[in-house]
Amino acid sequence: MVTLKDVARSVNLSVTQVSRALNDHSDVNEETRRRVKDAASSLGYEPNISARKLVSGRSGIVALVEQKYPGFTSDFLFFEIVAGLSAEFSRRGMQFVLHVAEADEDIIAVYQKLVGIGALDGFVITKPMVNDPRIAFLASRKIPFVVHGRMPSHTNYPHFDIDNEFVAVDAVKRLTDLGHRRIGLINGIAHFTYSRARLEGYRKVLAEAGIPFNETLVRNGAMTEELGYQSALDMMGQPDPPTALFCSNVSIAQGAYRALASLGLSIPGDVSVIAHDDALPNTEPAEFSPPLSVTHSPLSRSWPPLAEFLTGAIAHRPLAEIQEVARHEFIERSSTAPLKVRASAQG
Amino acid sequence: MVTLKDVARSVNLSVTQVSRALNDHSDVNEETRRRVKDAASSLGYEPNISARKLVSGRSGIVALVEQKYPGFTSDFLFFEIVAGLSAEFSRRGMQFVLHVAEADEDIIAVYQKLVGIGALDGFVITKPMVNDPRIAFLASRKIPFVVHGRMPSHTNYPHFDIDNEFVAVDAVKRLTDLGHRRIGLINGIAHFTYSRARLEGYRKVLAEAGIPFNETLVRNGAMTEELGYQSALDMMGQPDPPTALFCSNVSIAQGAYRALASLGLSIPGDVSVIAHDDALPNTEPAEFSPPLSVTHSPLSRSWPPLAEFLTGAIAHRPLAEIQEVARHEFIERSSTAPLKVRASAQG
DNA sequence: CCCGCAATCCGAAACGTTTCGGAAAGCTAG
DNA sequence: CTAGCTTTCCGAAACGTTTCGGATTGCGGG
Repeated sequence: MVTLKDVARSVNLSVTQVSRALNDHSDVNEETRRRVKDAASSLGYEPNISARKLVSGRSGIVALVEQKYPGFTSDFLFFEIVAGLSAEFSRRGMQFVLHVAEADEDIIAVYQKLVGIGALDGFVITKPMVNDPRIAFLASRKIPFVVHGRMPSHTNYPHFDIDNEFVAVDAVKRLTDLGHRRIGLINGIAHFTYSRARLEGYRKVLAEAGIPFNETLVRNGAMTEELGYQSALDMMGQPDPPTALFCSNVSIAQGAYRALASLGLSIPGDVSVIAHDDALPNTEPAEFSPPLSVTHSPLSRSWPPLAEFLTGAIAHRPLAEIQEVARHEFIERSSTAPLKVRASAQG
Repeated sequence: MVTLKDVARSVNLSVTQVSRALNDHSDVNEETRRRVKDAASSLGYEPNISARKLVSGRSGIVALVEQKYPGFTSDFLFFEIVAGLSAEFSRRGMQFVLHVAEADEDIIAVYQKLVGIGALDGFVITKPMVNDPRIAFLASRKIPFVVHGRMPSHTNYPHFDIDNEFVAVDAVKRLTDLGHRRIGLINGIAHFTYSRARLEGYRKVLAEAGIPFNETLVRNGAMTEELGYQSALDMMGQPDPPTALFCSNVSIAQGAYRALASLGLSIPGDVSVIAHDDALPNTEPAEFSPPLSVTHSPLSRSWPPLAEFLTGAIAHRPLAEIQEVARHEFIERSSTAPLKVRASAQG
């Protein structure tokens, strides 16, 4: 391992001045700086992270803590997150650590331990919950972090999110505008903030349209094809089945399509469907039959700002510069149609 | 952050003795050790990794470097590796770092940089190639590493592998024993050691049975359903089509099944099929129709020994204790049958 | 000639840990 | 009583970096 001392010797300077030259401090002669940098790179010098961390408090290592859950090992979303974040932090010369916690561990204890070790500069928090203890813990300890999403209650921390409430408003409003009044919502697990926000948006549109909220038209669960299938099957068997569905996810929509097909119902003739599209690699709503209309917002756009914001938080950049709520886009295809007028009781 | 000094103060001992007590050195009174450990845990002391690494050279952090490749983001195998290793190292109180390198980076330069930074205790190398520069580099620099697989040429480094040559021998021999003489091999990308080893095994059985090697019966590629489909379709269209197939992977077999079905050929009536089964979560050979006979060796069994061997390598345990070649198991189902005697030229 | 200032540089301390070398105390054997 | 051993402890150095405080040089202005 080549150290600062080696570089210093090779250019006949003190360790101090070499350090200052390499870190672009002000009081070093421009020509000296070049000499030092040349020597450093020709010797293959890399600053020792441990030593730097010890004195400056910065290690250049950030972490994502993920707790195991059923299906963890085949979750494309999680995989997308890891690959995306890892690449973005690498690009910025930082190390990205993935720590997998067992399902039965107390997650706050895990953070506590990781923080105590003192090797980490910050954390990225994904899939925030409505009252997320991780956010509370890190905020109280003043440890830098960035959230992929945001809690509805307070948002005074770095985050990147999409406007999930507006996603739902946009989708559901299009359905009410087409005359639909019985609209099903197949949503993610209820405690996640995005599920909550979408439910809010859904209720808001219903209220504005004067449609009473009907809880039998709302389902929650892990966002899988299976959830979509079961939920749709189930709802369509109810006394007052929905004439339109908003699915929180393309996989859910896929399941709903399958359920409707198995019931002999046509899309959009009998039931209109809209989904939210995260643009994950394994699902392509344009190839559905009929092609699926979506609120579109690629998850892959999250990684650069998340990495940027976390490094910003570590550098104490002002909060305003390190939060963003991105817009989605509506892509109209062929899975929605005006409500068919027929002789049925109004829900 | 609570430091050794804090613990020392609380028990009225020197920092030295506290350190020795915590690390189970010999020259500390048994009762003192308990007092120290109690105090440490009640204060919530966690050793500072950076400081430890600086003086002892150990950080407790190991890394896997993965270079992006097409389909990287939806590769179940890679995901299985990351999840498995991460959990195993966590269990041992170590940090597991995933570093994603861009596709166009020089991989040795990446290792060089990571090593220079001096924060890593060792590496795990997956998917070794026939002459793997990563192994050569790490070995020459005497940096601890463990290989998931092994190079055929030399094996004097920690590794965990299955006997891929024998996997192929076992599978192919069963086919020749059933009378088959034209046997197709749909294999992984040629430069991986396991592909090479399986090819060796395949050729060995052929040689023993006096069957000349026919290169039109061997295909290589990324082990996907698509490869299986295309290769099988292609081979069956040849002048002397195979009467049996050995697929390096269950996904490949799935593709082969589809190809044979589309040609109106029956399994095992017209063509016998055997595959190697890594027991990945998304593929279940027992549910094929007909159920697929396999050489079976769950990939998930690799992670504990790999983690164990790498920590062993870091602790300078003797080589013999930190290498293993595991046995596979043959599971007979219904995808093979004796060669039908018919009027055809002998290949 | 002297003072003050700017531009460059450097020594030494500090971060938290491990470890080397030795010290103190108690005991046993001669 | 003393020499030597064992048990238990400690001071100080070391790891590689950053940074505080100050030192040196050269220059212009008075």
